[in-house]
Parts: sequence; structure tokens; C-alpha cells
Amino acid sequence: MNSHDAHVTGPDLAAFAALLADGTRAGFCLALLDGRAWTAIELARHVGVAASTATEHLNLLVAGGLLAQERQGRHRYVRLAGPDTAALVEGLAAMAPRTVAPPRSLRAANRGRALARARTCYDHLAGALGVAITEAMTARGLLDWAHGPRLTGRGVVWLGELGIAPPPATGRPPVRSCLDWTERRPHLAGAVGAAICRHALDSDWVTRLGTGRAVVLTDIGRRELRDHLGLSDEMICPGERAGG
Amino acid sequence: MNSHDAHVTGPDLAAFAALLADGTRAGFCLALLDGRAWTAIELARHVGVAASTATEHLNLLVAGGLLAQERQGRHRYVRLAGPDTAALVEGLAAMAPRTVAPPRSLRAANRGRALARARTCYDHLAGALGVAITEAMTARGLLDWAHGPRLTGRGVVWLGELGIAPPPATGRPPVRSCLDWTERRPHLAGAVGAAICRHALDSDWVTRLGTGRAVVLTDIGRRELRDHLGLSDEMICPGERAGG
DNA sequence: AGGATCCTTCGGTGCTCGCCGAAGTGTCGT
DNA sequence: ACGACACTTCGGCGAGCACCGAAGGATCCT
Repeated sequence: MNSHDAHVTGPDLAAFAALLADGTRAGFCLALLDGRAWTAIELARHVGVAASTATEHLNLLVAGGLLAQERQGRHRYVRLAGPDTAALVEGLAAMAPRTVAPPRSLRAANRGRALARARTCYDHLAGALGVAITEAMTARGLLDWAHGPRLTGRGVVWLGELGIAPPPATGRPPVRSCLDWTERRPHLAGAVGAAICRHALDSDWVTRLGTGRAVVLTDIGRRELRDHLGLSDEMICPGERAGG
Repeated sequence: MNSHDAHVTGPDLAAFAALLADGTRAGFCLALLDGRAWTAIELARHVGVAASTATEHLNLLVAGGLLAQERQGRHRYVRLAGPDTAALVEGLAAMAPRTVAPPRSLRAANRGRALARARTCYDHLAGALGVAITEAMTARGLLDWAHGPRLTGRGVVWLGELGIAPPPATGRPPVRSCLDWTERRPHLAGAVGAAICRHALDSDWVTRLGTGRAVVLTDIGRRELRDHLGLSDEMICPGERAGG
């Protein structure tokens, strides 16, 4: 195990980046950022290519280690390989130029607004909601950004009040910052971000909107966020009124 | 400035990743990870392409925001746009598959060994040396990894003893972890990592080996590392004897 | 068994993109 | 002014690759 003897000429950065350098494959990965497993056909339809084309791309992504797959009967389920790959896709996406195109339909416009308002990002909350929670936690002294994001002692207590146990010290950083696409401000990621998101879903603060990544804040969630973080509706959805 | 009205269909991940999906451009970025500014011709020769080809690639990388450039007379100096882009390239490189190829010459083999031993990575120290420093700091309680890497109070004192002022709280995280290509273990990055690297170069702990990223530990550095971190030669270069 | 669905394999097509060399522009040194 | 050098522009070539449709498994449902 002497890595000095392996004549490492350097990582094959180009081959790896090429995995994401195709519109179809990038679309797959962005879709998979919702953290769930998709079937091949779902992904194919999502980006509008033939099933055979999707198969080829999925083979590449799995072979490249970006995606993990499980086969169940006639279904091929794929998901992002892990939190680190998700973080990589996030980071790349945050730095990539935005494509600003007019929505193709009213339905698409509504979906876009819902996504901007609140969505899951791999396994944590993003959008205006995710950013608002993060900033409220900072304002209340639950997060400390002096040395990068860190949960304070009060933050640990606060988590406990919600019934969330502080995540065990595994390899995954407890608190990570993830730059939001729509808000261009950071929201909370990492193990704690995931725990909060799970709690929000389990306790019906938010519910999934259809089958995508969009979530919608419930009345329960609105009350809990006000009580626990002092968040008003205005602070979460400035100038908007959340629909059913 | 209501970002919800801009119909953001999502980041153009593919276009951005395509910047790094070419062997020549990836070679440029990996070379620029040494944190210095290179001229177009230097980069062209480094990867072995014509000057005209290099120009085209540099145009793309600059337009894409990955590289920044300054023109001085007949020279075009390019460098990575900033620490965040450097972090992105690092992260991608760490996750990319290694290309293990036999070195083309004795000279190349020596260069590879020198790089594995100690090198700069953008603006901090990497290789066996960088990893050894990071692990020694952890062992001495200067770094705390419980909530992601963080400098402890003793760490701040230790920096002071070296004559390094704790970096101001700018946007850049003071301490960041960067996965080492050759060691596959994390080394210290971020503002503190950069400060330590600068100190190591200023105080002649290490000196640049030629014009590349490789550095070599001096006798001064060897003594200082032993006195300040308890690092023995064995711990820095297991099974090797550093040459002049 | 039969049909529907999900996935895969296999040619074939068309286009993008990286590369070079030659010629041209601007800058530096003498 | 002149050559040397760094860089840029342009035309053309060749390879790689993303795409599709058709055909062939594999699996589930009735």
C-alpha cells in the first residue's frame, strides 16, 4: 500500500467531467438531486430522449461512479451514489451559468414558482424556505458562521426541542453550506440539514407536491416555524400567498 | 430584484462541466492549481498543443468564469478565478478516477515522486507533507474534526507562536478539508491552510523545485516541524530520504 | 398463454469539437 | 527600423459521440 510507487499521473479530470458535460446526463443528475431513486424510463421521459439513449447514458454514469443502481424485477432504479456526489453536482450547478428561458406553458411556470419557493435538494431543504430557515437559525444564534457553518450549543438544544437527536459523528460533516440556485444565498445541508428536512416531512411541516422535488409549506409547518424560529409568512414567501 | 420572476429553468450544468471535459482544458486547470499565473504558451507547452489551440481553450475557460486573465504587454497571464473555483477543480479531481500509467522517463518518475512527497495545491500544502502536517495538528489538538474541520483555541495559539495572525473572517472559510490525490487522505486548505503554506515558503521550510508545483522540505523545515509538531522524518517521508 | 411494460443491444446517421498550420496583429528588445 | 516573440484568427480535416428506431430479452399482470 505504498501509493508513491503507483505512478499517478494525475486524476483523469476530463473523463470525469465529461460525464456531466452532456445535456441529457446533466439533466439526469439534476433530477436525481431530489435524493430519490428514479427508473430509467422516468428519467428518459423527464429529459425527452428515447429509452435506448437513456440506457447508454445511465451505463456511463454508473460506470463512472456518479450513480448507484439497484435492479428490481424489470425496473432499473438509479440514484446519486452518495452525499459527496450530490455535493459535487450541487457545487457545480451553483457555479454554472443560469439558463433563463421563458417557461413553455402555464403549468411549467407554476411548477417553476413552486420549486423556487420550496424544494428538496438531495436530502435537505432548499429554495426560499430553505434559505429562510437557515437565516433564521443564524439570527437566533443556532448557527455560527465565523469558522464556516457550525451548530452552536444553543443549536443543539434547539434540535432537541424539536425531537431531533444530533447526528452521530460519521464521515459526513454535520453542517454544510449549499449555495441555493434560485436564491443565490446559502442554505443548510449536511447531516443536520438532512435531519431537519426529514423532520419537516415526517411532521407534516411540508408535503411533497406531486412526484417532483417541489414541496409546499402546510399550516402546521407555518405555525411551527413561527413558534420555533420566529418566521413570519412574509419572511418565507415575500409577496406571495402559498396555494393549496 | 425578485429572483422568482426570472424563469430559471436550472443551471446549465452541462455547459459548465464541458469546460473541464476536455483533456487539454483539464490539463490547464490542473496546472493552474499551483495558484500561480501562467502564460498561454507555458500552458500550451505543458500539455503539448499548438499555441492557437491554447488560445481557443483559454477563451472558453475565461468566458466560462473558471479562469481570470490579465494582459501585460505581449503576455496573457491566466490563473484560476478564485479559491472557490480552485476548490471545485480539487473536488472534481479527488473524485475522478486515477490514471495509472508507467512514467515515460526517469525524469518523469522523479518528478512524480517529488510531487507525491510535497507540493502546493492552489495556495496550500499537499502531498505526504501536507497530510502529515494536518494529521499532526489533529493529534496535538490544534484541529477539531467533530463538526467538520475547525481550528481550536490551542490551534490559534499555535499559529501565533509561528508568527501567523489568524486570518480575518472574510467569505473564505478559515479551515477547509481538501482530499489529497496521492494520499487519499485530507489535508488542510482554506485561509489557514494558505497562511501556513505562505509561512512555510517565506520561512524557507520548503523551497520550490523548478517551476512546477513540487516543493522540497529543507533542513530548516525539518527542524521546525519537529519542534512545533513533533514530526519526525519518518512520519513525513516514510521509507524515503529526501534528496537535495 | 398472451399481452403489456421496462429495459437492452445494435447498426446507422449527423453533427459537434478539438486539432493543426498558415497568415496576421501587437509588443518588446536592439 | 528590424527581427524575435506572444498571441490571435481562420479554414479545413478527422474523430468521437449523442441520437434514434428496430429488434430482442426479461419481467409482470390477467
